[in-house]
This record gives sequence, structure tokens and C-alpha cells, in this order.
Amino acid sequence: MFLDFMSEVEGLLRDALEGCGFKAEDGVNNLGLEISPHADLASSVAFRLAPVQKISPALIARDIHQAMPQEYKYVDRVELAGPYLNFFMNRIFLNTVLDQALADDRWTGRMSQRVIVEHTSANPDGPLHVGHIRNSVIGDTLVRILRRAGCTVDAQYYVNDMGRQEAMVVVGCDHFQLDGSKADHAIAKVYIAANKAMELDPEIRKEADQVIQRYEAGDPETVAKIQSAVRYAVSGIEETLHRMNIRHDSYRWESEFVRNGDVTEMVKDLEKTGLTEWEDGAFQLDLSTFGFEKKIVLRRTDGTSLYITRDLAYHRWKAANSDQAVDILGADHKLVSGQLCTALRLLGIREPEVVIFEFVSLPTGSMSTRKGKFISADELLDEVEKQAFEEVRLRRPEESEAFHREVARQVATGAVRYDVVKVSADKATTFDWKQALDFEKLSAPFIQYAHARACSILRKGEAAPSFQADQLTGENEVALIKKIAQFDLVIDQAARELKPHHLATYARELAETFNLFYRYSPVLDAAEELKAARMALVRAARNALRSTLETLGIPALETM
RNA sequence: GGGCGCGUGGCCUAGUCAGGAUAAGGCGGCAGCCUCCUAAGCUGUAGAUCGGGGGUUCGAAUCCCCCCGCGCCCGCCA
Repeated sequence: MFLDFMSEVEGLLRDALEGCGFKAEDGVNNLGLEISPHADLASSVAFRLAPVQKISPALIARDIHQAMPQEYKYVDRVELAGPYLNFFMNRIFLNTVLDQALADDRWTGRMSQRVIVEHTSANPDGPLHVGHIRNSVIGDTLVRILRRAGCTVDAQYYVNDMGRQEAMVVVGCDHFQLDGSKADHAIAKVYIAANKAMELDPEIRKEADQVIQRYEAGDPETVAKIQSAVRYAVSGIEETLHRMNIRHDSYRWESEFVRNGDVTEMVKDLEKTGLTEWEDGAFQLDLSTFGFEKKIVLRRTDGTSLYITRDLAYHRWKAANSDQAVDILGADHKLVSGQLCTALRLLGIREPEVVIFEFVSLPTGSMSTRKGKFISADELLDEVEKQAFEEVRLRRPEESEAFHREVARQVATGAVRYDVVKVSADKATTFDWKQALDFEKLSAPFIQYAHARACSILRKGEAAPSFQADQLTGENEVALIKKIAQFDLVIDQAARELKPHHLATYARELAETFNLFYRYSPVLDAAEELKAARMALVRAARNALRSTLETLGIPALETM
């Protein structure tokens, strides 16, 4: 698809540049290729050559244009536009795109790495809130994008069972009763209650310390208590993730790395670097030569390990069991993940690629599970589903309530995911109910709707045994084929840059382009030959929309 | 105080890494389109000195420097 066209253009340009005698050191490494309103691909390479050659860019472009090879596969023509070189696709390319989209709606790229993507990994002390799901949605979308790009992906949830907050959950369970609400919400209630109680009674803190020590020592009763609390909380979290079409392939518990000796080994190996020391009874790592001011405590005075110690062991394990590790982390982890990467580098261990996303806050300030100040993902999904139910009931009154419920459920999943993934990860956001409940153009239902429209046409018109792709010459038809072609380019870019929001932008553009075709190019009423060709185009567009939606984890509804 | 990130029409955002041909969308505003394949759609219109200042360049939203504002972090928490 587009990548094939692009590599042909690159080849042509390099041949022509070589023919003109330009070399890489003249600045021709950057061909300045971009999709532009003036061409399918435009090159501004002449500008880069001008200062070296001391000739005007327009003259250089003219020379390159004249040196251009004349044998093309997917390129129709190369036009000279002042200093720019404009490349256009030919009919063969458009027809090839159509054929590929019709035949192979499960296109996958050529990447082949084994990748471990760690995402969500929320502490099992309560339900996911609207901040956590930014992690989950970015993570799961990246998992899907990497798979689409050809990678073998293991999506992992790192379960923090050894932290202080989990000890507080156990203390909470000892002092308060879990009520009948959804597992993760019930856990949150005792956790919040325990934290409140601690403010009045310092003994609670000591209880938590003891739980940590006993758990690290492997005390059977404590192990049983923590594991059951963790499993209970995670079961609730999983339920929420499933509502958003998110599943993990494996769960790694922090305690694994303590029990199997990896943590001890990690501490020993760090000791060999000569950068560790005992200070105030704790074992510490000094990374000040790498710009980290404060020392990192690897073992507490009481001998127990800390989050970073266990995380180092986990990352060594990840490096050994994959070709690439990707971590999705909130902005509050920037410093610690920098420290972690530096420590790994010291030991010669491959570092993970860290995707940082900035915070989601409420209009009233930042969220906190401990303080019970958050909007849960379940609450959000419920609200969005309720709103979607009303919408679909009004639009399709002839359908059953079961239909309305099912469509609302799928729309809610999509709407929540799209709302999160459409924004670049490095933008801090404030949660906004109005925006979350808006189902217009910049939302999942917009894209799902385009897909449903395509499906509707396919249901009503019968597919012809053959068609003439050359019939598809209208502006909207050609634009649609070109937009379908870009799928591989977008997947490739999003996978390499680990930026899922590119795919969200593409999804909107694809739906928009389909809607224009839909509006101006009637299919079912067209003359026989044209109808056959347009039916094929609709099927190709349906496949492209379905692939895009699936990769975004948004249900591709056939009717709504 | 230091580090990292962000600042684009009234509001939300894409574009910034790899500088290029009129700054692209959505929401909200105004004006239109259902005897026509689902109007969760489509069309038109108004609205931006791309936080401010300096610099590099033929050319800067994009690169460099300074400043301002906002967010996150700087725990023997995770």
C-alpha cells in the first residue's frame, strides 16, 4: 500500500539525485517527503541542496526532474512545481490498493520482534479511575498496533502486591468488613477507611509495617491474606478492563522476583558497580554522576526491598524474555524510570522504551484513590452507556430494547477509548463530562457510524461477480482509495514512534472521507457497471474501517 | 531551588522529533441540506500576530537562547 508507493518514490528520487551528482553529505539524506495538498507525495529536497550547490532551489529541482528515471510502477508522473517535486499515484496503484483491501482485511506489517508491553499495572487497592484508563487505553492500543505491525506481543500487568498500600488494604480488611459492592470498589472502601483510621491511630501504621515484613519473609498467613485481597481487587479491575475490550496475556507479581532470588541477585550485581554504600543502616545506590541528586535506597533498614529494587529485577527478566520492552507510565514515574534505566544500563541490561503520559485531573484537582477522590472507570462507562442508550433508542425506535442495550454497550466502549486515545500522551488533560458524552465528529461513534453505513450498503446491494476498478475516477472515490492506502503508513509510524494517537487521527480522516463518498456517490442507484465498482469500493472501505476500529479496540458495529 | 513535559481562534485538540507551497479539525455561534444507500451525517460562514521576546535560515507553530504561565516529580511510598 502507501509504503510501496513511498519506497518507489524514494528510489526514483535517489536515482535522480545520483544522476545529478549529489551526495549524501550535500544534505540529500533527508528527502523532505510529505503528503501534501499539492501532490500524493511532495519533496522539498531541492531546498536542502541549494546552499551547498549555490544554485537556486528551483533550478536544482529542474535538474533533478530532468534526471528522473522514466520507468514507473506505481508512480503516474512527477511534476515540477517551482522548487518542489510532486509525485502522483497511477491507476495501477489505486487498483492494487483496492485489490489488497478487498482480499486482505487483516493486513500485517513486517516487524517481527517479540515485545513485552507492560500497561495499567494499577495498585490493587481500588477500582481503575479515569486517570488509570489513560494508561490502559494507550497500552492496549499500542499492543494492537504492534501486533498489526507484525510483532508478537505479550501484554503484561505488573501486580504490586508488596507495596505499603497493599499492606494497608490487608489492615483495612482486618478492621473493616468488605461490603457486597463490586470487588475493586469494596477493596477501595476498606483501604480508604484504613487510611482514615491511621490518621487517628499511629498503631495502624505499625501494623502495616509488620504486614510488609511478614510478607517479604513469606509468612504463610500473611501470604494468604495478601494474595486473596490482591486477587479480589484484580478480579474487579479485570472486569472493568474487559468492558473496554482490554485483556492482559500475563500477570507478573512483584513478589515472584523476591521469592525466586532475582531481587537479591540484582542487589549483589549493583554492589559490583562500586556505586553502592550503606548509609543510615540502609543499602543505597549513588547515581549522582548520572545527574540523579538523591541516592536510591535498595534495601530498607529492616532489610525489606523497595519498589525500585523489585522493578529492576522485573526489567532484567523482561529484557531476557523479549526483543523489546515497552512500559506505559504516568508522568509521576519520569524520575524513577530514568533512574531505573540508568541502573540497567550500568549492568549492561537492555532498557525498556518508556511511554510517559501526562496526568488526567478533575476540575477540582488531582485524583487520589487513598482519599477516595476520583471518578471510577465503571462510573464513566455507566454514564456513557446510559447516554448512548438514550441516543440509540431515539434513532432506532423500531428496534428492540436488547438491540438498544447492545449498541449502547459497544458505543460506550468505543467512546471511552477514543476519547482517551485521540489526545497525544504528553498533554495533561482535565476530565470533562460534556466532552466524554459528546458523540459527534471527534468521537468513536462517528467512525463506528461510517462503518455501519458501509455495512448497510453491503447488506442491501448484491456483490457483482466482477467489477471494473477503472470506473472509480470521481474525486471522492479516488480520495477514499488513497485514504485506505495510508493504513500501513499510519500503523508503521505509530508502531515505530509508539504514538497511538496517530491512528485515532487517521480513523477520523478515513471515516470523514468515506462520509463524503457516501454523500456524493450513490451506490445502489448507480448504473450497473458503476454500481459494481462502487460496491467493491464500499467493501474495501468497510474492511479498512473495520481494521482501523479493531486496532483501536473499538467495536466495529454493523448496525447502530 | 532543580529536572521533565505542556502553552495553537471563546473552549478542546492535530501538526513540532526529520523547518518548506493558503496554520488543519472538533465543540460552541450564525445560515442551510432528510419524496435521496441509517442526519451519530453533509454544506456554507464568522473567528488565530501558533504564550512573550530575541536568534539561526532563502523560509520558523516546528530548531537554539532568555522570560512568563500551567502540570508532574525531587520519600527507607508505589
